[in-house]
This record gives sequence, C-alpha cells and structure tokens, in this order.
Amino acid sequence: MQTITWNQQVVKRNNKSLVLQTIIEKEPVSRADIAQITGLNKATVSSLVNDILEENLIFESGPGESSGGRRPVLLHFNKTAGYAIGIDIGVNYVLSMLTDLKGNILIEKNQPIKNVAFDAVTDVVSEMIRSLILEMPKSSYGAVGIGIGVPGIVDKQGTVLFAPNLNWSNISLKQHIEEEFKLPVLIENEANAGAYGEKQLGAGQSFQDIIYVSAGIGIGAGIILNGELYQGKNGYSGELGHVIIQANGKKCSCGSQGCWEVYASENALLEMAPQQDATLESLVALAEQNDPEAIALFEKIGVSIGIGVNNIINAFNPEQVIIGNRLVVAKQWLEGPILETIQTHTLPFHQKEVQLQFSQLSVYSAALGVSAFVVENFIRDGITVL
Amino acid sequence: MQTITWNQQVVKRNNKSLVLQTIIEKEPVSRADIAQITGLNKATVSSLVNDILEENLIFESGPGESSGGRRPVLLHFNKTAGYAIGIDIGVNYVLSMLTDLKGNILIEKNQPIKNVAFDAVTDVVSEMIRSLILEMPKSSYGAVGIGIGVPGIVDKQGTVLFAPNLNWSNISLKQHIEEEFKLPVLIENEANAGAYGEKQLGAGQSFQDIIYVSAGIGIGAGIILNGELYQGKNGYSGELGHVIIQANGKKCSCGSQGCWEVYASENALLEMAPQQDATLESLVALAEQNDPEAIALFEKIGVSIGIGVNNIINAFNPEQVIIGNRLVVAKQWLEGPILETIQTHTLPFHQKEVQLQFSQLSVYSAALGVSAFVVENFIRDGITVL
DNA sequence: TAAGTTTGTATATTGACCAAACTAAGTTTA
DNA sequence: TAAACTTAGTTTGGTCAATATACAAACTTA
Repeated sequence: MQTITWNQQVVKRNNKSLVLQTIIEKEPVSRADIAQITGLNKATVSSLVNDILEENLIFESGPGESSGGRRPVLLHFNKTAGYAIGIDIGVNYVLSMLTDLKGNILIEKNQPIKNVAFDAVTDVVSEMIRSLILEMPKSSYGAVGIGIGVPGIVDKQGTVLFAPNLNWSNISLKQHIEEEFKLPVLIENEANAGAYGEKQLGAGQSFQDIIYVSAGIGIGAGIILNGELYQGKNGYSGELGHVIIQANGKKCSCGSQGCWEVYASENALLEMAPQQDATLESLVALAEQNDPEAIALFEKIGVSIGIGVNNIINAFNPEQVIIGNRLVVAKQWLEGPILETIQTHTLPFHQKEVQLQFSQLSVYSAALGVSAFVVENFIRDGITVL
Repeated sequence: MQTITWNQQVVKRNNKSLVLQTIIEKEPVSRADIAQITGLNKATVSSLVNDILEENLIFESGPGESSGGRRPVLLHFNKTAGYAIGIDIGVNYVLSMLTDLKGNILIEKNQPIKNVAFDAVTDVVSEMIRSLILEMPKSSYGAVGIGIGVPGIVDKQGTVLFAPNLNWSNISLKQHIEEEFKLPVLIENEANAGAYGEKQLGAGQSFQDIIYVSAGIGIGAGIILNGELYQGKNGYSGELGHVIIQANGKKCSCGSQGCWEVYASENALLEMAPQQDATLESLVALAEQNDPEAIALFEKIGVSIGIGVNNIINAFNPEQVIIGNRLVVAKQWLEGPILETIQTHTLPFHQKEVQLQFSQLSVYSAALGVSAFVVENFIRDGITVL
C-alpha cells in the first residue's frame, strides 16, 4: 500500500502551489484577489506570496487601479526566472526550442536529418541543446530542464522501447542526455507531448477530457483525462493507431490486420495515391487546384479518420477531440468527411457537446508540450523543496 | 477554477480515512502496526483511532500475541455497523441484495420480470428494498444507502438517459427512489458497476488499471484508471460495444455499422445459431456434449471478442482485462480464441504482463459493485462529517 | 475635510501532528 | 526469580500553519 500521510508541510506546499497557479493564470492580480479566488485567508495569502517572492518566481509591479479604496499591489509571474528546452525528434527532422516559463518561444532551431541512427540523432540533439544554452539569456534559475518528444513507445523510466520509423529499440535516451547536461530530462511519446501542448497552450486549454490524435506517418494518440495525461500501466497507452477498424483487413506493419493507421495515416494516403512520387505536400497542392482525384483521396482518408474518432468518442466520452500533426495541412478537405462520419455513426448522447478541433500549435505541439511539462515539474519541485 | 484550499481539517480527515482504510484492509491490526504502516506518529494514530471508535466503525478485541513486550490491543472493522442495498436491474430480472460494509451478502432476492415499463420495474424495486430493510438486522447506522445498476446510459445526476433494452429514456431514477426511502441513492451503468465490483471484491483487487468488459445481450465496459472509475465528461464513457471493428460492416441497432457488439455479444451468438429458438444456455448445453457446430460458434464469438480486447489493450495499456456478464458461462470455449487473437494482433509491448481474466463474482458483479460504492460513499461522508 | 472603502499586515488563538517521556504489560536472561 | 529488556499505548509539551480580529495605509466620495 502506497500511503501518503498528511501534515502541515503538505498543507503549506499545496496552498503555495495554489497561490502560484492563481498568479500564473490570472496575472496581474493582487493579494486580495487571490484571497477571494482561493478562499484562503488574506493573512495566509500574504505570507505565502512573500515566500514565493523570495524564490523569485513572481514580482510586484506598481499599484493598480483603485476600486474605491487603497490601491492594490499587482503581482506578476516571473516568466523569465528560468527557461525550458523542448525538443521534438521527428522521422526526418529535429525541432528544438527554448521557451520561457509561460511557453513563449524565444529561440527555435529546425534541422533536417537523414541518418536516423541513435548516435547520429543524439549528436544533433546534443549540439542543439548546447547552442540553446549558450544563447539563453541570464536568469535566476537558468535552464530548468530538457524535454524530448519521440515518435515511439516510451516507458516511464524514459527508455525508448521501440521507435519503428527511427529503427530504435531499447534506448536509454533520458539517462544519456541527463549525464551529458546534468539537468532534469523527460522523455515522452510524441502524441502524448502534443496532447499536453495543446492542453496547456493550444486548442485544449478549457477542457479536461481530451483525446489528441496525432495523424502523421502513423497514428498515435495522447489521452488527457481529468486534466491529466493518462499513461497506462507502463506509460505506453494511446496506441490508437493500432485499434482494429477492419477485422481481417489490410496487413499492418505491426503484424496485425486492419489497424486504423493502415486506412487513415499519411502513409495510407500516399499508398492510395496514383502518382508514384506523391507526397503530402504535392497532394495538397493538387487539391488546392481543385484536382478531383486528390480531393477524393483526402475525403476517403477523412472518412477513415472519422471511423477512428467515432471509436474514441464512444469509448472515452471526451469533451474534445483534437486532430494534430502532419495531416492538419489538409484540414480543408478532411474536416467535412470526419464530421459527417461522426454524425452518422456515433451515439447521439456522446456526439452532443463533443468538440472536434484541429491542432492550434501546428508543428510546435509536441516540442511545446514537453517544454511545458518541464516547466510544470520545475515549479512543482521548486515549491516542494522549501 | 475549482480550487481546494488545504487546512488542518483536511489533513485530519485524510489521515483518519487512511487509518480506517488500513484497519479495513489489514484487520486485525494494532495501533502500533497502523503507525508503522502509515508513517503517522503513534500518538496521532491513537487519537484518530479513538475518534473512529466513538463512531462505532471499529471495535477492539482481546489482546493479541506478544512479540516480546506488552500485548497489542487488536482493532477490527465493524462491518455490521450498517448495511448497504445493491440492486442490479437486468433486462428480464431484478437482482437485489443486502450486504454488510465489507460486501458480504446477507440477503439475496432475485425476481424475473416480464414488463420492463418504468413503473412496473420500480414497483418491483421498491418492494424489494422495503422487504430488505424489514429483514435487516439492527445496527448503529441501519441502511446506509441504495445503489442501482442499470443496463443503459446514466448521467452523473443519476438520470437514465437511455436504456434501449428496457425501452427507457430520460428517467430520473435516483430522485424517484431517494424520495421514497429518504436514503442516499446512487445509479450506475451496469458495466461500470460490474467493473467496480470486480475491482473491490473480485478478480481486480490487486490492479489499478482495469477494463471490465460486460459481454451480455450487448457489450459495455467499465474503465478503471489509477484505481478509480473513469466516467467521461458526462458519465457515459465505456460504450465500447459501439466501437467499430468492421468499417461498413453489419448494421447495428444504434444506427451505426460494424460495431463490436454486432459480432461479439450474446445477441450476435444467437443470431448466428442455426436453431430458431437457441438460447445461450441451450448452446452451452450443446457444446458440453461436444457438438462441433455449437463449439465453432463460440469460437467465432471468441475471436470477435478478442478483436475488441486487442483494441482495448492497445488503446489503454491496462494491467488487466476482465470479461464479465452472461457470456462468462462459455469461458471454456471462448478463452482460447480470445487469447490467440490477442497473441496474433496486439502490440508485443502491450501484450506483455497484461492479465486476461474472467469475472470472479459471476452474476453478482454489478449488484456488489453498486453496494460497494454505497459503502465507500458512506464511509467517506461519515468521516467528513466528523 | 470627514466618512467610508479597500488593501495589506500584525497579533493572538486554534487545532493538527509530532517527539519524548511515561505507564503498562509482557518476555528474556542470568 | 528477579533484573533487564521489549513492545504497546497514553500523556505532555512543543511546533507550525491557518485563521479571526484589529489595525494601519492609501485611496474615493460627498
């Protein structure tokens, strides 16, 4: 039995976290506002705010507007008290960025890669991290951590168990990067990272139960339930791409048959295209010129995506389904068929009120997601330590 | 923002709950043991135990064995401090039971019903509750609540939105029963109730992430994540029976096509049977006499169940999948095909370590589940009130 | 200018857990 | 068989965080 005992330190830690979270979400805000919002006593808020001020995570600014009495001292989140590094390892690129503690991008680097071997990729990653740290502005806490999104199955220890498109298996990526930079490192599946990014900074900010569908070369999903990323027993939930939507259907690279991603991914699209050298971009270009064949192709993929989304809605009863990753560029032709498929298939009660949206952060979802994760850990641990 | 502030009362409530939970799980147990297990100070435990003693939820028994010093006073959970009523409304029966606070069945009543109209069913339910309360032994708290499992979609307010097999829609069942008996009432979907029953009292006791598949006339599922029932935004998650496993497949009563339950439920079985008047029981009887046709039929259903279970494992990465409800009687012929389907389809990493089991509580899963739910609420609220 | 309002701080109190001393009731050992 | 040791549980006094209350500071309004 994993038991947690409760004592005054826990109380203080949680209240402090609550106060800081309130400042982050509502800044600029006065002590009096915080007391009103949280229900904590004015004196308690005052004391906690002073603690956080000493930690440099917030700062005071000149007095705000009076509402008939003494003017309030406004509190702001010190979003440049430190910086987070977010990295998205794709199949043919590495995207890295430096963000402040609110997820604003300060520096962004994107490097195409051809050699996906582990050593080659980590060389690129390491070099990028080094240069980001060099270019980073001075701050109280410096780099607070490194987050990395990977297109594959990652366990809770940060080991990449299997990344078919990179040809990786059983790679202790977290340990490797941690040893080099002596900073907290966090590895996440690309879809989970994207889900978290959209939840914190993109389309999902006002929802608690979200399924993020990463529709790229394959299909993955990030599952956010009750506002938190659900990871499954071992951390590898969300392989929705390998849900069977056609029993005894087409062979899938995973060894199974009829998997969703065989019908609804970028790979599926390219395989169905009549042109030998079709790419997602070339098909989009054709569709933009009203090429009926290309449009029909996208619509077919849209229906297949819709089938899978139907399954998601019936299974999870989420508030929101977000479609992300590469296929978002074809939103224009996909959205209609997806919606129509849902309308004709999904249970009416489940359909009602569910939001279907496309990614708001486009190619940045995953990198911003891991970066936001890093920030969250930093803030939680910072507060814990005291 | 729904904020929770932390103070000493919260600390005490949680620690008290922790102590009581420890006693329930480990009884008989001494104060010293509890201090050791929970990490709380001996003095704190003593004080909390005395509080709980006053509430009559536990009692002391004669001293236990010495381990080289003073003999401990053993503490026991007072499982007869009150009783819970659990009811399972089926399509052609109402099963009701009185349980003690540990989920032991004291009285059990089962009544077949023909008329599924709301009024007729609630008359039966009310009559059963009345007689259970009359037969209930004397106790400190009496009947602590009523739980009802229903084969349909239930929202978080206890309204039965839609129960196709009962022909019910939009029925405020909770309100109705609450008004009659002035007791806390709780309504749950039958699959959710079954999942909770197996988790607390049956096959799932040592697991945290469990999917319970209720394979009966239709298919439903209860989803337990991180040890808690996941209900979705509106409380109607788990309609896994309407996940599409065959795009453009057979028509389903829900209006969609190719739903899992069209291929893997009791209804699917009976539809495929050559006999006009086949029932699940008659087919089991045939299979027991080694009738090859009947056995082949079950095996076919088994493969279809396996497809859906594959989808569950890939999507949720659970620790355990439990198959429950009526089809469990055919376990002997279903288990092989299900396992084989998983082995040939499910992602290897996800397959590893996942447990496939059949219900341990047989027909009692749902009724025991709601009853356990009632007990949990009683204990939590009792402790809250002080 | 005086009265009323709002913000934020200071002080004393409350109540929870905890450490340590203590009482109670055994076992072990010489 | 008595002294030494062990273990269980209670009592006492202390600490810490939140709170209620009073109050000072700063502003608005009539």
